[in-house]
Amino acid sequence: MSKKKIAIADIARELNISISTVSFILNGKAEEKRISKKLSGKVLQYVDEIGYVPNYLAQSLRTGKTKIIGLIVENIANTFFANVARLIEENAYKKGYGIFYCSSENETEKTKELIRLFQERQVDGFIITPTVGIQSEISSLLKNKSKFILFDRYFPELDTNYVVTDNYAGVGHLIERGYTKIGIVTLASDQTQMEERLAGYKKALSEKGLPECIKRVKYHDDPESITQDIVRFLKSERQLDALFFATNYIGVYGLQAINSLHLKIPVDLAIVSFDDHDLFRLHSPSITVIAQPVEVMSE
Amino acid sequence: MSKKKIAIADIARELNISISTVSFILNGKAEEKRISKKLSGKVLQYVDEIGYVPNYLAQSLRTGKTKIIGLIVENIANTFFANVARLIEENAYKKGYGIFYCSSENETEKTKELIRLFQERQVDGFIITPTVGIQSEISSLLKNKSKFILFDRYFPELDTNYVVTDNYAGVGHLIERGYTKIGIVTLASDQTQMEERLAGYKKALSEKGLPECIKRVKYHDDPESITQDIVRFLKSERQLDALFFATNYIGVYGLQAINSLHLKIPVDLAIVSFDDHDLFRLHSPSITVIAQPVEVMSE
DNA sequence: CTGAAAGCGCTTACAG
DNA sequence: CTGAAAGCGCTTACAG
Repeated sequence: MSKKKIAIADIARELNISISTVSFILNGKAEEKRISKKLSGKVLQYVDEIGYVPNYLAQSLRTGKTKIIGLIVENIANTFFANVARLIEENAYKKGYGIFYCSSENETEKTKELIRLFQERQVDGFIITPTVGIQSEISSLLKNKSKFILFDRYFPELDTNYVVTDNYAGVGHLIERGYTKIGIVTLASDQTQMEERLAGYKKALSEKGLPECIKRVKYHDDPESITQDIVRFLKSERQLDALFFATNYIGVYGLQAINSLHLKIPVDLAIVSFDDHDLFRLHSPSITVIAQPVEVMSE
Repeated sequence: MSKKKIAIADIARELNISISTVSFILNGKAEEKRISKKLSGKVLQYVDEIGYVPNYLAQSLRTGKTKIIGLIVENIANTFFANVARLIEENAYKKGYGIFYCSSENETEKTKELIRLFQERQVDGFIITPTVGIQSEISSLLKNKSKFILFDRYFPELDTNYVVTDNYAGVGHLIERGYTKIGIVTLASDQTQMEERLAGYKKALSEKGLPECIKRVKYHDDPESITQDIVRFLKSERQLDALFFATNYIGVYGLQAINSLHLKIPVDLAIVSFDDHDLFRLHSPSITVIAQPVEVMSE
């Protein structure tokens, strides 16, 4: 800034009053401190005139509140997380909070770094999409009495706040509709929510005595190979009459695979996917989405 | 935090050395300041032991650098902006910067507030998707010598850094392929990039003496009415053999409209859309995307 | 109604 | 090699 940063002290000197008085007026405590309307008005006007902008850093340092929330998502570019981010932002903004976001890439090391980074920045609270190995960091947050909520996944053995959806739903929908050869495409991962979705799948099928058919893809593979993977899977499992995708992006790849095989939804294959995606709405209502209640989740 | 916040002073006291020494060691200036390896090691170990986390607020206040970039996008939930956010984040992270994001909802008032908010927070730089009426704020940023770049749109008359794409491309593609009745669906908006896309459309057509056919939809309408709007447009303009969408989300609504009319792409109607979207890849290569070079744009 | 002053946690000349 | 001290810009008891 070229206009050398104006501080409260400058204003006080210029107007020949004390710093406290300026601070009180700026913080709307003029009345409480019985400062004259006249003085108050004068200060406010002057402040406006010179375009004074308070330094929030100093304020935060002094008060110990930053009004910042640290948000760690898996990947902000994922439609699901982007939507969540949007809603969290909206709520936070209304309450005067700002959001500091970071994508963990689902890497434990990076998540650890991010948590530490946020701590350095003195965020008032965390919203974390935990990775698998992050448990000890989470419990030390717990020990520190830091405010945070876990998101999308959680650790059953830790007594934390968390927001997740019913990962056991989904396959039931297909079974009710009379499908009997139901496959699942999921992530080769031991994240809690993935495990639960898979467990839900297995449980639902075994209750009805239906056969399992599981395909796992790798998160870090490139889109092309994941799609090809699914294509091969579908080719070798021609008997399937329904397919369950464990996340929206797997669903996207799955649709590409299905398209390239010229299969028709839901005639050749019925589809259910976790998480919403613009994409699915197009095929609606042929694709059933287990929309996570994003609005609720964001508090 | 329950472990009452440890400060450098506590460490110094505990170890019976001066604050400066601790600070120097922590900042890797031990060597430069010729502090013994032994002392240095001892401090580092102690710090690690008690889990000291530096207070970045204090540091920032003192040094005047926050290492934070304020990012104002139109809407973080939009695939295009989410992807941009992801890339910006990645680059920033590598350089030790954090991102503070906010969605402007394309509202000028909100954008103004956000700029001010970011100023209060002392961000080191801004990345702004400007709205139409924001020009005077931008020029005062310019006057203050604030670091910022405009994004996706810009003001031709202002001497700012900006990153945008060639908004004049697009229709050319359709003309080359021999389409002659080309419609456009754009936003009822005077944002520079929208105007340019429309101008590009008009220019390309007039050069070839082709007829224009323009449909404007409103940003703030709900999805359903926008889709219906496009449906009506398509019904009343049966002659069209190609359609150009000015943004990805308009494209999404457009596809829904086309689907509901049971038109086939590209037999009944060829499609070109600005900005990429997962959605379009599915119909690939029937839909041509003018992918904005997101990577480059994020620097 | 208003002012002088301490303190939030750090960095960094300056002086040994 | 190391320490005492000022200062970043604010808030807030405390004392008139």
